[in-house]
Amino acid sequence: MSGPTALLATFAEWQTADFDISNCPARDVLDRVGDKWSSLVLLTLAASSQRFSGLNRAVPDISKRMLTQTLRNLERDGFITRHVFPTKPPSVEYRLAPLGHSVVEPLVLLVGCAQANHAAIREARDRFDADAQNS
Amino acid sequence: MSGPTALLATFAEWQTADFDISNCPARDVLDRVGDKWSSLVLLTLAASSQRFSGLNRAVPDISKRMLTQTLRNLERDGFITRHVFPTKPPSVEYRLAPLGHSVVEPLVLLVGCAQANHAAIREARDRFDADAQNS
DNA sequence: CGGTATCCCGAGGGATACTG
DNA sequence: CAGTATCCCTCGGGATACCG
Repeated sequence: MSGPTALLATFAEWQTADFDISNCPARDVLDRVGDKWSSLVLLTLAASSQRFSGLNRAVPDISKRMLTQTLRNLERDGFITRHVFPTKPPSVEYRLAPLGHSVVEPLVLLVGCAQANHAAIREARDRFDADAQNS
Repeated sequence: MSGPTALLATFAEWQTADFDISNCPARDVLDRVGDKWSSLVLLTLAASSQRFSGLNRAVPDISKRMLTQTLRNLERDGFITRHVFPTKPPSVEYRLAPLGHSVVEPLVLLVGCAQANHAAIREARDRFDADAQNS
């Protein structure tokens, strides 16, 4: 009953009359999933809790600036929690919150789908680009 | 076997050595899901095939420019197909391709998750912002 | 009807340097 | 170690006008 059919009905609701897109529930999650680093960080933390520098190593090519910003956003939305240990030098551990776990589940499926269809997508893309050339 | 555990192992692979992020399978899908309109268009087409103007009405506030661009990208990646009928005036129908269906499934789950946790996320956000105020 | 072409702005995000 | 601060530049995407 919370299957595709029910959701598509709900989705149809978003198109009725004057729906406020800025308050669209999907955007809250999609905006996080969509930005360049959030999903990578989320999946990394799903594997195991990590410290700032650990994440920095685990997610290749992310800058400290973007890692901080990504972590703040995820923390703000309640997806992860931040734990400071008063050691010297200080260490901070990030963990997936319950809310984070619930979004990681479908995210894992999505990435799994990406894996499975990677080759097909690349082929489709090459075919499309080749056809575009002959015009 | 294609569950979370297996995927997390695969994910760990992305972090070994010199992984080429520009060829990351996840990006192909995540980039489409992430942009402002693709997921909305995909979900609309999952409900039923539609013509250009139909989509323009179904997805509120999207401009013709962005709708065209979104459709082209989705077509390029093989998520949707484009069918031109030589009527007068011309009519074009867009349909979800098999590849599109496979990505819509996890997408539906993700949006369902967004729906379910919408309130919780908003609360977490308000709490975070309130705490930030007292500093 | 189903698009293109052009202009333009603000946000996302990289590079680098500094700090408690 | 775990961040901030600053600079700067690309590019997503809105507005508008035109076209077959």
